Amino acid sequence: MDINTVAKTTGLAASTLRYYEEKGLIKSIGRNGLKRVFSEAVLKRLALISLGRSAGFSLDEINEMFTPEGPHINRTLLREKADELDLKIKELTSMRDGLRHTAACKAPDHFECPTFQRLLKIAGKNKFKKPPKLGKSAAKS
Amino acid sequence: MDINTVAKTTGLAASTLRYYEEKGLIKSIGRNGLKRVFSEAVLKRLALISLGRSAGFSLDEINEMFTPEGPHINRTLLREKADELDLKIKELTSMRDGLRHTAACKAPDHFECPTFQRLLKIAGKNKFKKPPKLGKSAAKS
DNA sequence: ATACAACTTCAAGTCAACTTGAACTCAAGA
DNA sequence: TCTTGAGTTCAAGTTGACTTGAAGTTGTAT
Repeated sequence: MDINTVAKTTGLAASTLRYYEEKGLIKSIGRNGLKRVFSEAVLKRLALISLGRSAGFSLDEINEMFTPEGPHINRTLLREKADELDLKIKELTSMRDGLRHTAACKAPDHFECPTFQRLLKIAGKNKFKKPPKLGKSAAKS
Repeated sequence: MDINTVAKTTGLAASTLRYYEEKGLIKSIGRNGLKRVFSEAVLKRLALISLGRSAGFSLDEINEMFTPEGPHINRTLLREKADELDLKIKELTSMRDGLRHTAACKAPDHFECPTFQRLLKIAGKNKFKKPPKLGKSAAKS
């Protein structure tokens, strides 16, 4: 497949694919003249990268996670990442509940509402960790 | 409270607080000479901002969500954000499961493992949305 | 009255993840 | 053969969220 086919099927910009290759996240299988040629396998790889990105991991982290250095994947790192996700899922869940409640609540000032207060309490707890940065991505959703 | 007290209790840098004020996310209650004076209420506000940030919202979005323009909060927007979070929670959950599985799985190549395949399938589905960018934050965790 | 630490402003710098632009190179079709 | 257009490289620009640095301004302690 050429780069444009990959771009179209994944929704990523060609420039992004070149950038990913430069970073070592994906590989082209060869060239046709100047033009990169990709195997179908790159689609799975990109799906994985997309999932990782949307889960809040940086490109470097994704590289660490899924590019086994030497003979085997770093399982400890994987487990740590899973634990991080667990925490994040909890945070997101309370945020979601808080939002839904706030949307429904009729209290004149949300800061007076006990449910909102609970949300804030939870918020206060998670001295929040530094997440990676996310850039634009081709998503029409 | 002065800015440094707020900084210490929240874990945020003073420069961040000034930046937030400049963006209209928080307000100081007055000045003592040049120095900003904050009320205790700012702590709750900052907790809320932290939660929002860690949930993946941009500062602008947080401003929209919690700074009612005129008389009342935009409930529709809040509900939309809640729905976004729901989706994200699902993604994170499958990512987490995938990671845990990958860490445990003994398959020679993860791309051959059916559980991993399932993860990739889910990954393939979510043409992922553009999330906001996140910067550094003072977190010692 | 003077010093000084702690704050201030404002402009510029940083970082990740891309995007954009200009100049270039082919492979293929008319 | 010559043009064309899709693809290429490389450098520089963009964005959001901050941080840093230089230079100025206090309230308070000496």
